[in-house]
Amino acid sequence: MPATIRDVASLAGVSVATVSRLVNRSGKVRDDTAARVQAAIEALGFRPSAVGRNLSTSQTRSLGVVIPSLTNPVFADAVAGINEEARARDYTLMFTATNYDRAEEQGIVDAFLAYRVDGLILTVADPDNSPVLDLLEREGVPYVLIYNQPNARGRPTVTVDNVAAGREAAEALVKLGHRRLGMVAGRFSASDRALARRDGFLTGARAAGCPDPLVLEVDFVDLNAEEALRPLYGRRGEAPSALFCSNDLLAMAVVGALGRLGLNVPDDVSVMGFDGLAIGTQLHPTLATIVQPSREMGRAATAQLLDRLSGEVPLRTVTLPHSLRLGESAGPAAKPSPTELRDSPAFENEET
Amino acid sequence: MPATIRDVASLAGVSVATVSRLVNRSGKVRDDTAARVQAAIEALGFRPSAVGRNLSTSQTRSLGVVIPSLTNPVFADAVAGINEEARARDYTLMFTATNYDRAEEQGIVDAFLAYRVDGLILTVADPDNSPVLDLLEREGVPYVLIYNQPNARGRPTVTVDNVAAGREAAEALVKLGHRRLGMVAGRFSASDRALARRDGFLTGARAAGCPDPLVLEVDFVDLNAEEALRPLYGRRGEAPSALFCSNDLLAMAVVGALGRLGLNVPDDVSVMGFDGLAIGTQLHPTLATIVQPSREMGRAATAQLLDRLSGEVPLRTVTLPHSLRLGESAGPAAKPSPTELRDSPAFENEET
DNA sequence: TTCATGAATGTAAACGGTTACATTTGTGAA
DNA sequence: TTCACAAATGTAACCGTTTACATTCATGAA
Repeated sequence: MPATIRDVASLAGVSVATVSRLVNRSGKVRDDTAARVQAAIEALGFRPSAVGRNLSTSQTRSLGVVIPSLTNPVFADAVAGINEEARARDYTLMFTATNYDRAEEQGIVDAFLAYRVDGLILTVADPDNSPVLDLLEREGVPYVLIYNQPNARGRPTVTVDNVAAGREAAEALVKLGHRRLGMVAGRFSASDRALARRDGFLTGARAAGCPDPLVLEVDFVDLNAEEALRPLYGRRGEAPSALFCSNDLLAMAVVGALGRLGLNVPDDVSVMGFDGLAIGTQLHPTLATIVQPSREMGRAATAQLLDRLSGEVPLRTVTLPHSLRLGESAGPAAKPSPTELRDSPAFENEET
Repeated sequence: MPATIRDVASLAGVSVATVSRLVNRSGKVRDDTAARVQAAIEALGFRPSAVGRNLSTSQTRSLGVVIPSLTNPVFADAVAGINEEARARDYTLMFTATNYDRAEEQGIVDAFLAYRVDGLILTVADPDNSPVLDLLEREGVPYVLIYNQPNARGRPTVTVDNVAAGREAAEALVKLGHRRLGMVAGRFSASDRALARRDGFLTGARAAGCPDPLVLEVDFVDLNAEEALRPLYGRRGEAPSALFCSNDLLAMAVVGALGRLGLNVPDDVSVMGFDGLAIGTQLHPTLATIVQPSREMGRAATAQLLDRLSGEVPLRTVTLPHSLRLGESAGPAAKPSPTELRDSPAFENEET
């Protein structure tokens, strides 16, 4: 239905080659011819078909983006960065979320490959054991991982040093006087980075001579933070005075849950997140967190991929700097143990 | 580089038509031939090119998605719904965010049209005056709006009744005893729905005999809620005891800012948001809000569009039900006027 | 055995661009 | 004017599918 290059050519009384040359500035065409062709293009509302072009050039100027979920703004931020960079270089994005489902991962990548995307940017469940990535290698389709951990196979990744960051989180909390640390994390099976953050956190705690932090693995997708924390803060004794959470969304939920349990953040319990979501700076208390440059990671991954596509630059793993944002949700350890809060009304129903 | 249908055909000793028939189940092929072809397909790792197919069938089984921003989870939720529905029906998504920029809007849609997407789902700045939508009409490319307001031109839209919802927000606050209402909103020029919510809110307030609510228009993208609210709550007198915010992200920021200004939510000021973001239920206090079914809106828009693409079902405007979630951030109006808080330490620097 | 018939398969022309190569046109020098 | 050469334009093959139509094959009836 839409006008084709042949329609334009015949209306302008030239050959398709001339039209193509004008449209793509890929050759010289005399001014008067150009004007005639231009007029024809406008008269017909000609819009060159990317499909035809893709077929003949065997590249699509499109990228596939595969992330676990859009519900976590941290991925949305990265996609925003990818989008910016891609747009700036005139690439189009094919997009999908896998909901942390490996089968979906596979299906999606198959679809993207059928569409002949020029490259992919993805976050997978486990880069060291990923059929999807193996497939991409076999097919020779370039890709860059984001958020995933630097991995055994040397797969190109844009990330932050999650282990170091986890360690720094522990150090920061220790510095505030905390000794009984804890961590709340989503399922490690779905997130190699949460695992790395935990490792770093444990290392940091041990190095500081703290008792091994308690690690609470919770269902992130369908979360009831209050239920998860109640056993911890319901009983007298050794509950952590500071909690490190594997991401900001979780941290926000933990702050909320502690509040509902009658505990004050940070006076009774300190909470530190991971991601650096913008909203964290707006909350009260503001959220202490490890900031990773999500948007920038998206940008960097895309830039690298596009460079690779237009030169033969090899893809590499890049570690971007993270930083500690010491928000109000992390404060000095209380002198009196938080366990004395045991009698607060929030716990009157504890035995039910 | 990848194997083509001809490669498969010649390896299997059949014609391309036979391969095509097998791959698409579009005709009969004898069992033994099928087996031979199947073997060839696997041997070569043949993956039919969507590009070739698109060209010959002149449809792409892809949809374009254009939203203002991914940074606001409400859009991310809708995209999640779109993604689910599209995947289920084997469509692929091309995606981009416009950052509320009309020029971007135009550029994006041009690109999507070049790729010959079969249809579009979008949220635009102003549906009544949108060159982009005019273009789509001219080109005869089907589209469905989401979040946008039902509009003069009868453009198909999936949305909620923002006016009614705004009115209900006012009524709910009045019912809690509030009379001095206020609203905090993002730029109305970028959001027809914020405008509708305001209209409903004002109507509701008037109907209840309240003085006209104060409406504060703030820069949502680059927000400093504390600065925006300080003049209101810094001075003695008629500050609203309840604030309705045009979206949840804003509401969360407002709750935080009020806290930093030394005011308690909801004891001193009630806050109600709009969207029903999941995280709102985790916060402390939980966020009172008008819930719109974002994911479902995405699903519904996509379902409608795909139905239209495979039948000749006309596109229509659908209004999905919203609901009031009365979270803890909205509470009964305090008996003593909040203005007595004037002397709290939070305001000691007021004159600086 | 011969035929009619339907099933299975093959042929070749689209689809809408790009581009190597061929051809025509225009220019300035001899 | 003629010629050499560059500039401008044209021709047609090709990219990887689908599909209308043609052809071949197998089968059972006459």
